[in-house]
Amino acid sequence: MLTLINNQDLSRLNRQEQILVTSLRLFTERGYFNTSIHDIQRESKVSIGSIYHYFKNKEGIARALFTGLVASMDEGMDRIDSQYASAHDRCRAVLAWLMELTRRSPAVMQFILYARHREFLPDEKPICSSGPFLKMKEMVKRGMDEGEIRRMDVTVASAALYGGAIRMIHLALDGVLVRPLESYLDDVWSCAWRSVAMGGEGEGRWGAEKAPA
Amino acid sequence: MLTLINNQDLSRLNRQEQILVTSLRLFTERGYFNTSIHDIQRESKVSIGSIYHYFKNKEGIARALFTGLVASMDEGMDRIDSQYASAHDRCRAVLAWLMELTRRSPAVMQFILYARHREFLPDEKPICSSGPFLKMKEMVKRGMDEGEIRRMDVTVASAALYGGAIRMIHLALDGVLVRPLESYLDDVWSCAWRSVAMGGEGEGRWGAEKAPA
DNA sequence: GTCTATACCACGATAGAC
DNA sequence: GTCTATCGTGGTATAGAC
Repeated sequence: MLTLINNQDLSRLNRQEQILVTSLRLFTERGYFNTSIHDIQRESKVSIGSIYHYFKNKEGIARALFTGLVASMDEGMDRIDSQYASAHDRCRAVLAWLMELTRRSPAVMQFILYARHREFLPDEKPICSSGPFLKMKEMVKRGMDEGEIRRMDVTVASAALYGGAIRMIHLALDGVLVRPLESYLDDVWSCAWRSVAMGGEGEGRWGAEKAPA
Repeated sequence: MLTLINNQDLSRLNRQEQILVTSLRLFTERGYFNTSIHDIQRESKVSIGSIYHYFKNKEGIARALFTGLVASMDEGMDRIDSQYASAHDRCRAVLAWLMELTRRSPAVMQFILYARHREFLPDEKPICSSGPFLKMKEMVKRGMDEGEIRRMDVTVASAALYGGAIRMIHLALDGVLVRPLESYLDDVWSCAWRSVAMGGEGEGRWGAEKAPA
């Protein structure tokens, strides 16, 4: 789904994909309720008949986008999980990846993080209870068990560790940052890790890419 | 405006206030676009004619709520600003107040923090550029100038200091916290302050209510 | 599968009596 | 100021030809 969204050339996609890509753009630009089926028809160049052939209704389009993108993020978390050895490196990689995603596909981040899904997907769980977010929390928990992260309520630790970056992403999506989002990564991470890391001085035992001797 | 919202007894309010209180509740329960004028009429027991007597249109109701609540929060920030001497105490008081507000008037926090105002108030600035949020940032800046907070990008420091608490508030509004929001304050604050405070050990020079000798 | 034309309805907003 | 009744628009979704 993520590769689909990043695809620039609408004409190379099939009908169903054209509908999804166009809808995501319109939903994030104007909001779900400010986007009519006629808008989607006009901008995707797919007829209304075809739209209702592929999707039960407007809500169905939103649901397909939501579940597809959440699944993509879930895979991303799994990839990170298997690629890094310490909680420190894993969580940092998550932040880096979320920031990269925000640059490459702002609409995706906006749709995942920002939209009030409950308003148009009444049966969907809140985003914070979805797979990728639970995995982020799980990484924090493992960090505690393995002694990298101070013992405390896992929810609080997750909020502290990821909260700052998520705020920066919101600010980026709102267009109020003066520099590119990713240029803040080092500073954001430094603050985030300090807030939960075991020990007291600076970035601590796990602060540097290579731990001191 | 905040005292108005906290008022439980709808019948003691005048027409205009009944409309505002009911609208805020419906907007946050179902979302702005899922709330019709007829819904507001039905639940507020104020006729449609009266609604349009007091407000230009539906958007006008939302705008009145938004500007009123932002102004209330702005006053709250001013009160805190004048009441505490250090950045440490001021910022902590802000978190405590935001959490208290979330408990006492969840609809207010939801409307301020969560709603996608741009979708129904096209001319409004993003919430992060509004008065109270700028004041929160200003507190951080002063903390840097006075040596309590490490020198760094002010936006990053603000995101780090407030981001964790804001995430916890979101979780509380989504109903996924197991304990009352305010019971997490100490831990949330401890993490937040560590992330930006000058010095390294524990809560640092400014960590305790009374600084050590 | 793809399209056009259209049915149907809910909504925001107004008119006008009291 | 407050109300009821109603209008017109624009939206979702369907029917049915190709």
